[in-house]
Amino acid sequence: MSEPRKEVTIYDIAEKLNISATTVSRGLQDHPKINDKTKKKILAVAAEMGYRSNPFASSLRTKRGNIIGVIVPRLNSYFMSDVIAGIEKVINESNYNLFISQSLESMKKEISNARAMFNNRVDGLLVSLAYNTDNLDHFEPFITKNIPVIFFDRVQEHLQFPNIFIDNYKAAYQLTSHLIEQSCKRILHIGGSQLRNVYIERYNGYKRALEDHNLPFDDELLIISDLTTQGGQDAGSTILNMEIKPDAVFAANDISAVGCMQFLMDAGMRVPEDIAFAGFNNDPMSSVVRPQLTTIDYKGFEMGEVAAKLLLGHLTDNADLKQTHSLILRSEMIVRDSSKRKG
Amino acid sequence: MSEPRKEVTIYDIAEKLNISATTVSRGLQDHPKINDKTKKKILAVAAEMGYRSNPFASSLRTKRGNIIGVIVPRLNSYFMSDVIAGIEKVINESNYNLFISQSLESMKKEISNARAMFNNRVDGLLVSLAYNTDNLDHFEPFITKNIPVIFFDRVQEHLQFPNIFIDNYKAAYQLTSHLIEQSCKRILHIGGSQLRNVYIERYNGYKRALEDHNLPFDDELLIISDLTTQGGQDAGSTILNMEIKPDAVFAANDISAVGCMQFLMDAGMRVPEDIAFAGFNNDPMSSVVRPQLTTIDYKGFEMGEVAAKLLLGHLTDNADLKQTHSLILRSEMIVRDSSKRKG
DNA sequence: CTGTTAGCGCATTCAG
DNA sequence: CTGAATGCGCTAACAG
Repeated sequence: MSEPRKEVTIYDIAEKLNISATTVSRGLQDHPKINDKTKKKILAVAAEMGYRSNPFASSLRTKRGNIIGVIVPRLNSYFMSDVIAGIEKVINESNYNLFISQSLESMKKEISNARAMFNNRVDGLLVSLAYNTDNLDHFEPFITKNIPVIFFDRVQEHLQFPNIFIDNYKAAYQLTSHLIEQSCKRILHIGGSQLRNVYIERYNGYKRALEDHNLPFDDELLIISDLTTQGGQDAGSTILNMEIKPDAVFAANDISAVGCMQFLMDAGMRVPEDIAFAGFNNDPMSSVVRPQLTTIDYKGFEMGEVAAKLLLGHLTDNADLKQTHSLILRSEMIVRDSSKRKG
Repeated sequence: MSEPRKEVTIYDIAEKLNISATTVSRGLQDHPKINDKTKKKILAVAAEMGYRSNPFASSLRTKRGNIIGVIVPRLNSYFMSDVIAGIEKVINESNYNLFISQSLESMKKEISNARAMFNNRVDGLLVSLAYNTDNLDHFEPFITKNIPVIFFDRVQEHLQFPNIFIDNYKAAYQLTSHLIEQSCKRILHIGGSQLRNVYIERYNGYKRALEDHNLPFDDELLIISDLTTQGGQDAGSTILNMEIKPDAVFAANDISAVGCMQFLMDAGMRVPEDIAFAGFNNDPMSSVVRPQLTTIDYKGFEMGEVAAKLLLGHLTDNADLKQTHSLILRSEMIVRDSSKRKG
C-alpha cells in the first residue's frame, strides 16, 4: 500500500500564488475584506491542489472544536432514536459535529460519558438523564468553563441548565380524565422510576385526576416498573391475581402498556370492555396493536430539533434564545379503541 | 458570568514540579521509561491542578483525531438505532469518539456527509448506503488517505472496502420455502430498492425458492415499495384489486408486512388462512401484531458491535482482522402465526 | 485590502 | 530515565 501523500496546507497554496498564508486563510473563510478576485484564485488553487482544512490546527488555535455532545439513556428506543434524528438534522445543517454516547440508564456510565465529553472539549452538551441519576454534579465542570448544557425529556431542575420537555403532568391528567369519562372507576398506573421527572409528573397528573373526580387511590393501584414489555407483562400478571381488578390501566409508556394489555387479553380479558388502556409516547406499536392504543403523541423528532436549535443559539450568543430557561413542547392525546367504551 | 479560568497545560505541571514538559507528557501517557515516582507525582499534580489534556493539540501533533464516522440512511428506524447502539457500545470502551450522521436515504446527502467526515479527518468510517446510491466514488478520497471504510447491511462490493452483512439470499429463500411448505402456491413479494444488495438478495432468494419448487412467477407478484407502513398498505390495496389473489406475501421488511397484513385483514381477509405473511428484521412490532409475524431475526446490535470491532482492528493494525474482507453474520428464521397454516 | 509575527499545547526527535 | 528544541497548521493581533 502506498504512503498517503503529504497534506496540502495553506502555505502551499500561498506559495503557489505568491501571497501570504494569512490571505489564504482569510480567503478560505470568506473573510469580507478580501478581494473577490484573490478569493476566487485561492479557492481555485485550493481545489486544484486537493486542499482540505485541518480542523485540529484550527481548533487548537481557536479553542473551539465545533462539536456538540449528546448523552442519552439508550440509543435503541423508538423515541430516542427519533430525538437523535431531529438533533442530527439541525446539527448537520450547521458547522458542528455530533459526538453521541449512551448511559445505558446507569448514572455511573453517565458520569464517565460526561467526563469524556468534557475532556474532548465539546462546545455544548445535550443530555437526557439516566434512570437512576440523582444529582447533577458531573455537569458542574461545564459550568466552570461556560459550556452550555441543555437537558431534554428526562430533565432535572437546575439554575444553570435549560430544560426542554413536555407537560407530562397535564398529559397524564388528560389521559386519566379521559379514562374516567369512559366510566372507568378503578384506574391502575404502571409508572417508571420515581427519580425521573417524566415519570413523577405522569404519576402526579394521574393522581390529581383521580382526586379531582373523587376517585379513590390505593397503593395497589400503583405498579412501579422498568417499563419494558416484560415489565408490562409482569404488571398484567399482578393484575390477574388481584381480587378487585382495575377497570383501566394507564401506563407511563406504550411498550409496557402493550405488554400488559396483550397479556391480559391472552388471559381472556376484553379491552376496553373489561379493562381500558392508555399508554404514552405514540410509539409505532401503539397503532399496530389491536385494539389500537390510546396514547400521548410525543414528537421526539421535534424535541430533538428544538433542543439542537436552542443549543446552537447559546453557542452563537443569540440573546433571545439565551433567555429561555425552560421550554415546554406541545403534546397531544390520541384517543384510540383501547379506551373507547362508549360511542 | 465570570470568564473561564485559563486552561492548565503540561507546562504548568512541569513548572510546578521543576521538571520538563516532555517528562510530564510522557508521564501522562504512561510511557514505560518514566520513573514510577515521577509518574505518580505528575498524575497527582495534574489532578490537583485540574489538568485535562488538549485533544486538539494532540491531534494536530499526531495527525489522528481518534474519531470514527458513521453514516446511516436513517437514525430513526428500530433496526438502525439498534446497530448504532452496538457500535456505540464498542467504541465507548475504546479511546475513540463517534461522529454520526444520516443520509436520509439520499445519495446526495450521503456524498456531502462523506465529504464532511473526510474533512473532519475521521480515522475510520462505518457506512450503510442510502436507498439510491449507485456508485462509491465519494469514498475514493478515503482510499487515497488509507482511511478504512467498512460497509454494513446496505453494502456494495468494492475491492478496498470490507463488507458486513447477513445472508439475505439464504434468509429469503428459507422464508419463501417455509411459505411453500405451508402449501402457499402464489406468493407475492414486496421488495425494496433494486439498487441495494439487501433487497436484491431478498428478491433473488425468493425467486429461486419459487423456481426450486416449480412455482410460477409473474410480474404481478412483485411490488417494489418504499417499505413504509403506507407502502405496505398500498401493496394491500393492489392485492385487493387483483383478480387472482396471492395466497401469501413475503415483504422485505416487517413494517411494510404489517402495513399490508393489517390492511387486508381490515378488508376482511383472514391471515394466515386466506393469505399467509412473512416479513424481515424481527422488528418489535412483528411480535405485537396479531397474528404475530413470521420473520427473520436480524440482530442489529450485534452487527453494530461486529462492524465497530472490525474497524478498530483495522485502526490498530490487527493483522487477523485486516484479512477479513467480507463478514457474513448469522440470521435466523422465526416462524410465527402469520404463516402457520398447518399444525 | 494584504502581510508579519507569534503562539495555541502537545509529542517527537535527538542528545545526554 | 530526563530534557531542549522543534514544528504540526492555523488564526489573531497588529501594522501597513
